[in-house]
Amino acid sequence: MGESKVQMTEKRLTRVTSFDVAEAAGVSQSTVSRALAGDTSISEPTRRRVTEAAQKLNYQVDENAARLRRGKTGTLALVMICRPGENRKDLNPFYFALLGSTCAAAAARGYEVLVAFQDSPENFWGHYQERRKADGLIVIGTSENTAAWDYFGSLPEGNHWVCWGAPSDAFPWVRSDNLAGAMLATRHMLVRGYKDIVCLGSETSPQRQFKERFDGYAEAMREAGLNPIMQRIERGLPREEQGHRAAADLIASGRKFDAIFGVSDEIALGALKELTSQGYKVPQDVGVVGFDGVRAGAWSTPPLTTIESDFEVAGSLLVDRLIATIGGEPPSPRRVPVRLVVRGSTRD
Amino acid sequence: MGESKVQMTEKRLTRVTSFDVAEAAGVSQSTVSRALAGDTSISEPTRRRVTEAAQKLNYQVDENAARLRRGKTGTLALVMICRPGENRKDLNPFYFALLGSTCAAAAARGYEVLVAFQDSPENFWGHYQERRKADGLIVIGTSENTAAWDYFGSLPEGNHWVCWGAPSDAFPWVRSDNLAGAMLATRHMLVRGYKDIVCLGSETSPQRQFKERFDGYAEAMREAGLNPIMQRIERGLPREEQGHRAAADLIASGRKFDAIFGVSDEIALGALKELTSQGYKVPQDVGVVGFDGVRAGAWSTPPLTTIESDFEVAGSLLVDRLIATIGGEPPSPRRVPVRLVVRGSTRD
DNA sequence: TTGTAAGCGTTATCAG
DNA sequence: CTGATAACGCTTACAA
Repeated sequence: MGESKVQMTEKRLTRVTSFDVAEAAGVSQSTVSRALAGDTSISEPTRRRVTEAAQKLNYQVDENAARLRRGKTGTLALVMICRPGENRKDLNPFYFALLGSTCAAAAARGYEVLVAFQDSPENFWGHYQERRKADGLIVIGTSENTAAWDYFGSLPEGNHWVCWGAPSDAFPWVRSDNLAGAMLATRHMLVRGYKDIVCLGSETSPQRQFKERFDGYAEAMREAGLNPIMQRIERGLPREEQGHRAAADLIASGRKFDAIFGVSDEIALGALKELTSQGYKVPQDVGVVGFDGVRAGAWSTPPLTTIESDFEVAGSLLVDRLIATIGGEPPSPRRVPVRLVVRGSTRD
Repeated sequence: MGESKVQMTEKRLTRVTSFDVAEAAGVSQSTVSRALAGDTSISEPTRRRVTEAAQKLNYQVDENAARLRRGKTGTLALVMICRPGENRKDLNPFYFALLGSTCAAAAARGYEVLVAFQDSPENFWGHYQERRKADGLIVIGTSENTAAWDYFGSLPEGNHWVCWGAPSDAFPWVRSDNLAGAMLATRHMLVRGYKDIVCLGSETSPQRQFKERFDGYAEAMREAGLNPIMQRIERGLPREEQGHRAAADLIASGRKFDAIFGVSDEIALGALKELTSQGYKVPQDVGVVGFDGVRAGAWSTPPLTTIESDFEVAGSLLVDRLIATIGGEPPSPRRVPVRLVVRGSTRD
């Protein structure tokens, strides 16, 4: 026993284990485990002794050992899909905001979040569950990166996951209420007296959301007895550049218009810039509305009227859906509510 | 053995272990471990057999078991400090960009990243190492949250960490080359013919960086035989509001000025808005330069001339410094290089 | 209410 | 070059 004490002292330099706490508290190791885990079968006096000993020794459970034993990790993996070759810092701010809300929601439910940015086959990786690094996976990103979605869409059965931005309706998605949002935006412009409203977007983009937003716009237009008009964006460019060019094309086409609905804020901002530089007055001559509620929209001149998703609900829904799936429930898609944020790019 | 086969089949439903691979490849379990870990002592034919068996069985190592045995996690924890009560999604975009670059750098070095957003004593938590959840910790955030820095500054000895935004020089920090950046900004304004340049900032803010930026500005001013002037921001407000008010105060004071150097982009943007709304023409009447290079600056009217840190270097430095510390090197602070980004808020 | 003991699935040491 | 075998530190039946 003398020897064992020396060993212990040496050991403590490296790591305090539940055995050390047990010895200090005068109980067995399993009692320590139970007491600290909050097991109700432990008597209060014992628990107190254990807790105090643990505190004094500065003991913390080794999560690796605990997880190995439990077979669960208490961790969710979060993969952010970037455009191929894109610098991580240039990721669309909308996704960063969603990342923040998702981490917050996970933390509120007692989960850790393992984050990875991925953009191309060299770094696609989703075997978090097989490696016991996480209990499930959240994938967030632009639909444009089809290779990425192909990859995650074909992960082995038994992998729990949810996603935002999926190009396929077959995936377990959470997404904005795009239809309602687009209708909100369009009706707002109609109410403000704009008539010739053009949508800058695409029905063929893998970005599912864009199609839905166009549909909402179109529905609101028809409701008002007006014809929906789509000015298509060019595939593959940065969003603001798409907006830029689409606006330039629209102007060049000679078509009459007095308002623009951009299917994303960055597209709308690009269009706004083009309009202004060509001498159009916004919101007097032309109204502009975007979709997403990115921070930059508040800084443009005029600041951009937009549709904003409820980020908190979005993060919570992603996490809750995933946890439900882990718990065995079948996946079921969800919509996140949106609201109109009126700023200066539409007239009073 | 017949029985063992049945067991195996049943087991495979739950999890494939290295034993299963060993059996399939006709080698011992430890050989599987070595072969898959790239141990050089394994012969090529054996390795091939093992690799194939692993692939066929869809085997992946259980990282929890591996980590328990190794005593290392291959993971870095990243704590983002928010303002108390602030919604996670509203975190300064600069920090989100840094988060992205840091994750990229960690991935490039073979580390996973565990991300947490923290804002107040209820959720301060940094015992990642003690719990064997990570090998070290990166803390990123505003110096304003002094409670947070007090907390992380007093983590037990033996915890490896680095930080960005530390209010104390005693912490193991990485930060922008604020002095050089501010001099760059100020000289740029001087060259463009501005003379009465006022700095919007603070020398007393816990935000160490602000003091350094003021110093750089002051040095460049004196170099040119001019007097540095500080217009103080009010403590505790959102940055843009601080800029707003400081600009308003400056105007109200009647002091002559023809340029403003904001110690952060959001402060500069707030000032820009105020100036414009009061009828000043930027950049003709007044020049404005910020610091940070946030995305929103590109969307303001006029777009904001600014100083941008090299995000990639920043992320790499944070990760490299931390890994070095984990490896036993003493901490040593580092500066991240900056560059001038000329946009429209300073005249030609 | 508490103690004993059996794993969880690896990696690493030690033979051979 | 490969095979036994002992940890790693915890959780959880099973006993008492």
